[in-house]
Parts: sequence; C-alpha cells; structure tokens
Amino acid sequence: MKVATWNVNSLTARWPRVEAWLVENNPDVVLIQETKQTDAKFPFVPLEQLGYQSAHYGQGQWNGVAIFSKVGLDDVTRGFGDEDPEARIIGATCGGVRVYSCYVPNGRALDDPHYAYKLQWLAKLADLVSHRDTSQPFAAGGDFNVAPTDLDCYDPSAFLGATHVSEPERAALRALEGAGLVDLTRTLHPDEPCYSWWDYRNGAFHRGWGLRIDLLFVDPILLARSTKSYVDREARKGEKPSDHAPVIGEFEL
DNA sequence: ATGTCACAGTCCCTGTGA
Repeated sequence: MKVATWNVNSLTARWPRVEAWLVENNPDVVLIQETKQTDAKFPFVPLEQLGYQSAHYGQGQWNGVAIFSKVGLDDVTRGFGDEDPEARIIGATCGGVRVYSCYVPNGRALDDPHYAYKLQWLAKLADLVSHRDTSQPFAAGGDFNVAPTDLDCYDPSAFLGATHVSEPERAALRALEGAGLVDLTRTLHPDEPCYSWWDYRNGAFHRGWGLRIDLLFVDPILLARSTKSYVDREARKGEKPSDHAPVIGEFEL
C-alpha cells in the first residue's frame, strides 16, 4: 500500500498537477491539505474516474482537508468533534488502516494567538492518537507546520524566534511519539534532510532553502510493514507547483 | 529575509494568509 500526504495549496488551482501526479504515481491512499474550496468545487467525479473514492472536509477560502482512496473509504470523521470552525482534520478507514489527513495551524508568530491555537490543536491530536484502537493499523499524515529537529531546517539560525522550530511545537510532536507513533520518513532516513516545503519567494527551492514539515506518523504495526518513505521533489518543479512536495510511505500489508 | 502564490472583495488592484 502506497500512502501519500500532500499540501496542494488550493485543490482548485492545483487540480491539473494533482491529477497528473495521481496517474503517474498511482498511490492507494492520498492525504490532502489546503483544498481551499467547498464541496461544490471538490473534484469528486474526476477522482472517481481515476478510481478513487474521496471524502472532503472543506470550508472555502482557507484550510480544507481530504482523503482519496483506491482501497475503500469508510467511517469518515471530520474535525475533532468540538466547536473548532476550521477544517483541519479528516479521518477514514482505508484498506483496514485508520488514516488522518492533518493540516496543523501555522502559528504565525510566537506571540500571536494563532500560536496558542496551534499548540492546543496539536494537544487535541495527541489525545486522539492516545485514544485510538491499537488493534488497527494507524497513520496520521499531513502538513504539521513544525520542523521536528534542526536537521529538518535548512538554516536554524534564520528561524530564531520564529514558529515551526520552537521548543513547545517540537515537544507537541514528541507527544505524538509518546503516544506510540513514529515519524516514518525520519526513522527510515536518519541523516538526510528530506525537505518537503520551500517558500515560493527568493528562489528558495533552487537554493535548497527547505523545511521538512510534511510528516507521516505511523503506529508500530505499519512501521514493521514499511518498505520505504521518500519525498517527491519532482512535484515541486515545473508549472504552477504547490510550495509543498508529496511525502510517500510504502507498506507491505 | 521576503524577490511568490492564491483567495475574496473593494473587482483588474488591494489586503490577508501562508
């Protein structure tokens, strides 16, 4: 089973790239972030023609998460079941695996209320992970907007005092590991940066100024069955790319 | 560190968010 996570930065604007990528790579399950559209614009029919069932939790101008699956899509949940109006997490069971597509709040700045919201949101995710059914394979992938360690940041000195690298954010990710998950890409590649995001500005992609913030957290069952994990940097090249590249995990189930 | 992109509305530019 091939599982991908990809922040597409508007599924409306990115659909031609997304469609071509699905045809070329044939993933079984895709966790999408930042659809930035309502259900009225979501490509349910084109996805079906490509062989994918799909579920969307959209709100319109901002946020929006989705799951595409070729191996079944059942028991869909949207949000954490609280009053949060922002569409940032959707869950489903695909091919016997419980999967979540996560779009963690950006945080904006350490003294911004959105940063506190980010930490609260990650705490809710850790609570969800700790209450999961551990008899079922589990994966939570998405744009976490946190670089777990300095290896995941092209220049830690450029991020002093900024979000994405602060200790509370990194501790919030470690709480997911404390609840039994592992960061698959980093586990299989302990020394390579494996960046997944490059700013559109300043020629960041060509200068190698990246961050690894798109992560695939998996439980011990999936880790034991994992064969590879990688970033598809090709998807960051060419016409109208997202600023994020897809991150893939492959499993023998 | 800000040379870009995407969105909506004020609608062919501007403010916001990333």
